[in-house]
Amino acid sequence: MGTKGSANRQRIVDAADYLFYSRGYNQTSFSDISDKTGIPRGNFYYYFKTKEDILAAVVDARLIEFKDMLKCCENAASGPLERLHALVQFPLQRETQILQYGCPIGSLSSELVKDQDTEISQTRLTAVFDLLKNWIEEQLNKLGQSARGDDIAKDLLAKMQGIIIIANVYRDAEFLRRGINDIQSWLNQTLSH
Amino acid sequence: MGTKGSANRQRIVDAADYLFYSRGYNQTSFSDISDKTGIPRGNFYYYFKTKEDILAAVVDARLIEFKDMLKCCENAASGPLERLHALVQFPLQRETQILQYGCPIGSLSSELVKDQDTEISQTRLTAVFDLLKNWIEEQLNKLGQSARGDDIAKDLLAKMQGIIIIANVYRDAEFLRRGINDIQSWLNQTLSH
DNA sequence: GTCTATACCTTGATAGAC
DNA sequence: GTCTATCAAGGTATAGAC
Repeated sequence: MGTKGSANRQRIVDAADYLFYSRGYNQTSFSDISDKTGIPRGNFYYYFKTKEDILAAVVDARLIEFKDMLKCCENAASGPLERLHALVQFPLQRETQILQYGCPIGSLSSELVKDQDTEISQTRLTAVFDLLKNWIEEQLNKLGQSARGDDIAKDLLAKMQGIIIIANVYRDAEFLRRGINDIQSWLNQTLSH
Repeated sequence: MGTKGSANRQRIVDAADYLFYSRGYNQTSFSDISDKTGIPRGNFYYYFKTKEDILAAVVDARLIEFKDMLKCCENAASGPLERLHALVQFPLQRETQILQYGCPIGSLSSELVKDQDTEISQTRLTAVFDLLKNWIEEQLNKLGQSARGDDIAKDLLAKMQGIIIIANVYRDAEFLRRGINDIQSWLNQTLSH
């Protein structure tokens, strides 16, 4: 490792990550990835055995991206409530992409539940949701909400997915901002005692 | 018309409707529809010019299904608030499918925004969302909420999409029921003055 | 490790017999 | 109106030269 090979592997994963997000997994062909990277189709099989292996690598990459995002939220704020607010505001930093392509895990998850052949990657995607859910629960615990932690965490995820879906359908940036604002009000209200 | 031909056409649309829902549009081939209906692949082109034409017919069919659902909500209750509650409760009647495949319009919409070649059908899908939104606004108007009607209607759609997504990801029937309950509480709270 | 050539299959779509 | 045979294109995957 540390060779040119692993660099090429990374370029494939990066290109696939972008293409799976913007076009969808099933609508992205090896030719598309080849065009974007300049790496010939046949060469992919030196790094991955199947297309689904590329998908698994992409999902792993997104898991890391979301971990970085959570780290970013932890650094941006000191208290648990502030960190939750930082998380909720995150889609605003990706506004353009969100309005065009939706949520990177939500939309991919919607696509893969319908696919009977990609069960492995489907469970990996649930892992990304679990990563978020556990982090949220962690913050809620610090706020003394350990009893309803699981429920509130799922509620929060549902609210974010919902406004992203509708903002995406109507390409409505104004609604996205207002929706996020409403979630923050709800957070404050729910966690005040 | 009234001939055997239109009956075959209907069988194609019905099968495609089910398959597009359970497998996704891009993952459903003519062979799949052929297998399900017993109608040979080549015969489809007597009824439809392209695959996207089948998609358009399916979206039209779902538009009718949703119109029927709204009619059902109107018949089930006399007042506007009760009718909104009837709408919110509707996913419970399709619980099994919702948990397996998600929302019939939400998931299809997520899939098609990523497709550059299906713009026509995409606008038709927005029409289904608009159908729901306008109906909701209609009920809100009768409740004297005409000013914030557009906002509240989008909020309601977002909340429903959100809980369906999360219930689908975690295959969590309990969360679906509780989420719908919470939406109803929110409705009562928002519309009481 | 890298790249080319290609096999093999499935796709959406067409032509034409009946 | 219905069906069969077939098309060209594009899909994933493989073999093997360099």
